[in-house]
Amino acid sequence: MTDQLSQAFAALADPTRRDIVARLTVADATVGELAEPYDVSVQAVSKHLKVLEGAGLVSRSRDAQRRPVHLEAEVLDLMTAWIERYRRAAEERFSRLDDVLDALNDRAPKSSQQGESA
Amino acid sequence: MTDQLSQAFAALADPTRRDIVARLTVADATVGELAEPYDVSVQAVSKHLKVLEGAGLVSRSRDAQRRPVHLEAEVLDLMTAWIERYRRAAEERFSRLDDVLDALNDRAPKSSQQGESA
DNA sequence: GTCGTACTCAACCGAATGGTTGAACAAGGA
DNA sequence: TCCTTGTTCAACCATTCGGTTGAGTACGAC
Repeated sequence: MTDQLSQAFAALADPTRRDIVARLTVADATVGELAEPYDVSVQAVSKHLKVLEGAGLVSRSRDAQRRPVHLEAEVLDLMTAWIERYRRAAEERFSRLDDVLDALNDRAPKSSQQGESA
Repeated sequence: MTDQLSQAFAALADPTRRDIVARLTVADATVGELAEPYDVSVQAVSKHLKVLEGAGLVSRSRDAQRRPVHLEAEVLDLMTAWIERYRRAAEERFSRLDDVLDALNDRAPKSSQQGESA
């Protein structure tokens, strides 16, 4: 499970981490700020951020003692690309199947050949 | 980690499971067929399918002893919806930031105010 | 320097994960 | 009926995960 896509999916499999990502779309934030709404320790949130960083979803800079966290949206594109690729492939196959069924079904045209409205 | 989105992301975090999903976009398949290319036991693949089924990504029917596996693409839409929502939010924020920077930067218009070509 | 704040590292814990093997179940074919 | 095929269930094992607490580091303020 060392490839980026696996790490990215695993990272977003946790609701707390998804929430962190969601909040980072509004503004960069420090570890402390991010930890505040959850009732887990700051260390736990720090671990979550490490997972997100490992997946490339987030980066950190330094500002004195603070480590501001910044969302890196490119990996989201990677994920969308994977999902959409196969969603479309599935969709295509199903519509091809529909065509076959329509053809078998006395050559009736697509959809609701006897269902009245939608 | 009981919500569907979490289960779906977790399911696709495993390369073997992603490969199974990819193959199911081509055609439905039995457990044995799905297991064949991997060098793990059939039982292990059966477990993977249980995870995919739990996430709603896959369904199974019965055909004699066989349990054909069928891809259910709707959950992929759910995932895309989540990702794209926040990707767009991030994108918007960054472009707003660009505007601010442009404004500060002597009111020059967007992008390459001194970069020559693209 | 010392103190306080922001954060990370290390060790530990219980639960979940991904794999194994062996036994059981389901259904068709001899 | 018994046999074979396809699949799942159960028990087990090592590893990972998400959490904890406690100690350490990095930095600014005093």
